[in-house]
Amino acid sequence: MKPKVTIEDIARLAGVSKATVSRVLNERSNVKAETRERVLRVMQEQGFVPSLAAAGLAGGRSRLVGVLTPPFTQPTVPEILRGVAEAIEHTDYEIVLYSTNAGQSPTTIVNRILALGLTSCLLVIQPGPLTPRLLQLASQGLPVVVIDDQGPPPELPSVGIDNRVSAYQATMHLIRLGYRRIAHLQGPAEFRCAQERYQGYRQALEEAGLPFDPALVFNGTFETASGRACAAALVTLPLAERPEAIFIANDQMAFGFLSAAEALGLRIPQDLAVVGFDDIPLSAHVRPTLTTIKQPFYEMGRNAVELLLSLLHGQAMQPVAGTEGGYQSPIRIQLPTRLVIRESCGALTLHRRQEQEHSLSDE
Amino acid sequence: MKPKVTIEDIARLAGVSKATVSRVLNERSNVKAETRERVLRVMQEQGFVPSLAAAGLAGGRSRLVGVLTPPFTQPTVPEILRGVAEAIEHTDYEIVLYSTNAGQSPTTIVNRILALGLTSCLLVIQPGPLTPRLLQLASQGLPVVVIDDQGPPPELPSVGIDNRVSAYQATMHLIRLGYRRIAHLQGPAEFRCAQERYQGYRQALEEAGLPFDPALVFNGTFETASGRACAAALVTLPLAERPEAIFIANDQMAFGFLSAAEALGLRIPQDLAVVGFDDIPLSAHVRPTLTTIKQPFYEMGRNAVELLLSLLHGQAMQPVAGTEGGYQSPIRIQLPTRLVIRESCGALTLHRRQEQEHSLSDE
DNA sequence: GCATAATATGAAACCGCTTTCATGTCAAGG
DNA sequence: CCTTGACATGAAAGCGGTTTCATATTATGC
Repeated sequence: MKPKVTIEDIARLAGVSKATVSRVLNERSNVKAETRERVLRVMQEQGFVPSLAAAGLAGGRSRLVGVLTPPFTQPTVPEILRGVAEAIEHTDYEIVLYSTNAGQSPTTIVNRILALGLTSCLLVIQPGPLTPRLLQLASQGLPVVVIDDQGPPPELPSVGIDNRVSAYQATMHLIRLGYRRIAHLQGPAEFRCAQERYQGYRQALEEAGLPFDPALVFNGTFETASGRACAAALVTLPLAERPEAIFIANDQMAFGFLSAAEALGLRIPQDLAVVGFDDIPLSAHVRPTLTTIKQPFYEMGRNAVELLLSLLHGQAMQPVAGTEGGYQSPIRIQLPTRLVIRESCGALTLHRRQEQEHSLSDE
Repeated sequence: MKPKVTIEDIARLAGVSKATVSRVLNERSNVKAETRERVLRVMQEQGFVPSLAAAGLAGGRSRLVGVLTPPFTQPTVPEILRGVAEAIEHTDYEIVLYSTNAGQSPTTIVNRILALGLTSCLLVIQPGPLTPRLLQLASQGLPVVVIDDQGPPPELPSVGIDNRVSAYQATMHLIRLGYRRIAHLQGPAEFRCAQERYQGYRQALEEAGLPFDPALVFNGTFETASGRACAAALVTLPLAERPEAIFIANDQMAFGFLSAAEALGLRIPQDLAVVGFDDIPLSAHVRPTLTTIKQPFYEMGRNAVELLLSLLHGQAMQPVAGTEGGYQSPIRIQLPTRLVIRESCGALTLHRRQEQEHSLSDE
C-alpha cells in the first residue's frame, strides 16, 4: 500500500500552506487564480483525493448520508435505492447503509447511526409510522427526508405519492369498466397510506353514486398471506353478495389473493376483477398479470436525495437567515402515479373497452 | 442538536485520562477492572458512542467496509445484500455502499472508494471479470472479497458456488427424466461462471454417454433478450433436429426463452423441457414455473462479510507472523446449491417421476 | 503618493480519537 | 530494605483535514 498523499504533501509540492490547499479543495473564492491552478495541477499529478473522514471530523459536517432501509428483499426497496444511488453519484456524498433487518428496533438503529457522528443527514425509507426518536432528532435539527408512506400532514420532509388520489383512480377504473359491487382489501391502519387508499376507494364509490357496503371491506396486513385470507373470506359470501371487483391496497396482497383465487376456482378477471397498488416487478408476471397503480420508486429515490441535500445546504445557511421561530410545515414532494392496465381488471378481455382505457391510462 | 459527548467528557466524568477511556473502548487488557467498570458506567450514563470517523482517522484503520454492487435491480443483488447487511449488523462495522450504475467504469469507482480512505476493505459483488485495478490493489494488501462468479483459480478471496457441479446436476436432472437431445444456452465467455456451467453441461452429457452436438449450444448474454433470441433460433431447426430439453445458464435468459416459446407456440415442458440457473424471485412465478439451480445468495452475502472481516483481522497480525514471501492461494468459500424442481422441466407432469426427483432434490 | 480597504496567504488551534512514551505504583526477589 | 519488573495510567503527539486570526500583498480612493 503506497502511503496516502495528504494535503500536506500537496502544500509542500505546490509551495503553499495547508490552508490554501484546503481553500482550493472547498472552492473558496479567495484564492488567486494562478495559485489555484498550481495547486490543482499538483493534486492532479499526485492523484490526491482528500480523506472524507478527516474532512468530516475537522469540518464538523460529513459528506456521508445515512440511508435507513427495510430489508432489500422488500420488493419496493431495490428500485428506490437505485434512484438514491444514482442521485448520490452525481454528488460528492457517499451512502452509509443501515438496513433494518426484521426484529430489530428502528430506534436502536437510528441511535447507532447518529451517535457514530458519521453521517450528517438521514434518508429514511420506512413504510409505516416513524419512530418518536426520529422525530425528536429531526426537530433538533437533523436533516431527515422520509420516502413514502406518511403523506400529509407530514411531520418531516418527505417524498411520496398521493395515495388517496391514486386509490381513487384505481377504483374509478373498475367503476368505469362497469363493475358495481367493488370490494377493498385494505392495509393495516397504522400505515397512513393504507388509510388514504381506503379514503380514495370510498370517494370513488361515492362520486359514482355507488352504495358503500362495509361487508366488502377486508382487513389486510400488506403481506401476501392476508391476500390469501381475503380470497378465502370472500368465497364464503353468498353468491348474490359477492363483489364483482376488488381494489387491493398493495400488490403483495394481490399476489396472495390471485393465487388463492386460482386454488378456489375463482377466475380472474371473469369472476372477479382485481386492481392492485405499487407495480412491483412481479406484478407484470403473475397470472393473470396485475392491473395496478405504478409508484415511481426510482424517481422517489432520486428526489429524496435531492431534497435531502438541498435541506442540508439550506440548513447551513439558516443561522444567517435565522428563521428560528417561524416554523414552516415541512416540504413534501408528491410524485405522480400511473394506472397500469393489465389482465386482472378485465379491461383487456371482458368488455373490449381497451381503447377507451388506454387513453385513460395515459392521462 | 445537543453537543456530542466526546471521549474527553467521559474521561473527565470518570476521573481518568482520555487514553484510559480509549483503552476501555478498544478492550485493551491493561486497565484495572475497577477503572473499566467506572468508565463503562459513565459512558452508559452519557449515552456515549465513539465517533467512527475520529477513530478511523486516528487509528489509521476504519470500521467501514466498502461494498461495491451492481444496480440493485439486478435480481440477484438484493438477496446478497440482505445477507451482507445482516452479517455486518452483528459487528461494529458499517457499510458504505458504492453502486455501479450502468455505463460507469468500475475502475473509476474503485479509485473513488479507496482514495477517500474511508473504508479499509472492500466487498465486491461483481458478475464478470474483475478490473485490473482491483487486482492491483488487492495485491498491495487491500483486503478484498469477491462474491460469486470467478470460481477457481481465484485471484482474490471469494465466496461462490461450484458452477460446474451445479450445471452438471441440472443437466443430469434432464437426462434422468429421459431427455436425450439436450441443448444449452450459455452465458458470455468472459464470465468464468458461464464457461464452468458449460463444462458441467458437457460433462453430464459425456457421463451419460450422450453425443455432444455443437448445434445445440447457443450463445447468450445472460440477459432476457438473448433467451428470446435463442427460442427463435431453436424453432428454425428442422423438427427432427430439435432438442427435447434445454439447460439455460441463468434464469434471466430462461424467462426470455419461456415468453418467446409461448409466443412461438412451443409448449413447455411438453414440447421442450427447460432448466435454469440462479433461482431468483421471479423464477417461482413465471409460467410455467422454472426448474432451476438455487444459488444461496443470502448465505453468500453473510459468508463474504465473515471472510472479509477475518481477512482484515488476520492481516493485522501478518506483520507479526511475517509470511511475506510464501504466497498462498486465496481462500474460496464454496457454498452448496440445490436443484429446485418446478414445472418447466416436466418432472412434475410428464413422467410422473416426481417422487424420485423430489428425493433427488433434497440430496 | 499615501491612507484604507480588499484580497491572498500562512501559522496554529482544533475536530475526537489512538498510540507512544514516560511516569507512578505495587508485589516479588535478593 | 532496596531493586526489578509488571501493571496501570497520564501527557502529549499525531491522524488529515478545516477554520480562525493575523499578516502580507495588492487594489482603490482622494
